[in-house]
Amino acid sequence: MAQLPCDSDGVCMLCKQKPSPSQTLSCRTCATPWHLSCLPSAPLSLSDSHWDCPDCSDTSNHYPVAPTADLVSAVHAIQADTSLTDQEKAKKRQELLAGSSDSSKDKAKTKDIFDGSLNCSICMQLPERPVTTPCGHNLCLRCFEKWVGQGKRTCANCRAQIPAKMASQPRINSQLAMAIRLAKAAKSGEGSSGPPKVYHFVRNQDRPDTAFTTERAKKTGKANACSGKIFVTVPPDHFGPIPSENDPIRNRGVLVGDTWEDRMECRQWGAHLPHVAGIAGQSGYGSQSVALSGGYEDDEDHGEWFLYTGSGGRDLSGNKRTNKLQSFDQKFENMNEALRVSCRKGYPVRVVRSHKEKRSSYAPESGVRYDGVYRIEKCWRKNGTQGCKVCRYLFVRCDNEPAPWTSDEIGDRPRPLPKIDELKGAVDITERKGDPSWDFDVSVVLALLLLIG
DNA sequence: GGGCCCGCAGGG
DNA sequence: CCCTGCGGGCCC
Repeated sequence: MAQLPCDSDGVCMLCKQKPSPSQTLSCRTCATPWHLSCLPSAPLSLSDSHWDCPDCSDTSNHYPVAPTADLVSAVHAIQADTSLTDQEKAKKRQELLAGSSDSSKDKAKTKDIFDGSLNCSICMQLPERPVTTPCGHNLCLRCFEKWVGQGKRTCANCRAQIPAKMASQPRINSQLAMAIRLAKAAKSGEGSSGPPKVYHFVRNQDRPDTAFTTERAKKTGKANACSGKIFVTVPPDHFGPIPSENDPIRNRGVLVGDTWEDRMECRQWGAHLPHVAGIAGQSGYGSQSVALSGGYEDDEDHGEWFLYTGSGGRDLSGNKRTNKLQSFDQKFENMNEALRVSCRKGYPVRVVRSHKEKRSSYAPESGVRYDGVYRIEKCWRKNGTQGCKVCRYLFVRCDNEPAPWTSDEIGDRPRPLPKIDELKGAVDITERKGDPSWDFDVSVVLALLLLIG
């Protein structure tokens, strides 16, 4: 018999009615509300705050992740063995976790629950109520419901099919929910401030709310302005959407479709920090965001996907310092390499479009607009219009918020990757991978937690 | 609308 | 420190 909780609107997924608060019971592990009278076995007392929902108390695993009972008891056994020194215990645990392969390379793969590998593929946060796809990627229950609500049936991370049954009846990965809850508790007990992690820009408080010009600027106006205060608390190297936790002023985060007057204002809300450059990123880490202004002839903007050109080797119209015709090949260096890292890793990249040189019908009427997150499916180098090689990127939209433009082609069906001729004659082709650091192994996580506790 | 200059921000 | 950069204002 099916056992289903209430959905994100509090409506029971079994009887389709919205129970009153007194008829609702929340799970202590995953915080999911359940309709009391639809529960097969009601708890003895309503005031019981230690109630685990059927998902969380069910020891059988619905998900294709490694079963953990054996491993956990094995770790227990090691810990309980009084004949072993702590060092020997540690060694045995390591052997156990490493399996038979004794590769020392695996040391670098030690999992941390906060390292991002378990984060929701859509909102990039550690899920409170994780749902795990058969391909091993995690999503918040809420994000997952929105995703499939738009008719999408492929994994937001790796595009593997989502089974119909999972789409219609998503179930919380109770073991992972437990692991995350325990890890959060352990972390907050450590005295560290714990999530949500906030970032304070240096000297940010001293800045005014709007852009300003300094004494030495010879002209007033935004062209030569210094940035005003950064309003959000996401660190500059934060990937993915800007959530409400990091928006202390409005407490709503940056939503798809948010539009600002200019690049400075866009920067102040954290969507894209550089106020001139088109790519935000670090070559050894990845790229957080890009700006599309329509200024590149080779770029093709189809809304849901677009082709982007790397930086360098181009004359910016009007900028004297850079308009000397550079006829050298672009390479995957600096920002171009940052984009390639994000491609390899499958990181989401925030995209803003501006109206300047409006060449695409997807550009906003005016100002700078946040259009959600995209992933870079492929990147390569090829001959550009000026004969030298340029870095090129294929971005495909991957956001659970609807796009800010209206179009029939959007969202309601999973689409294959666009067919493009671009790759003819291309070199250095890189494809997006489901990077191992984004997969997870619950058995290892649980074992680590056990060691913490 | 094109050209040009200005100067901030941030990666390396 | 150095250098660049898918802004933006203003002059012609």
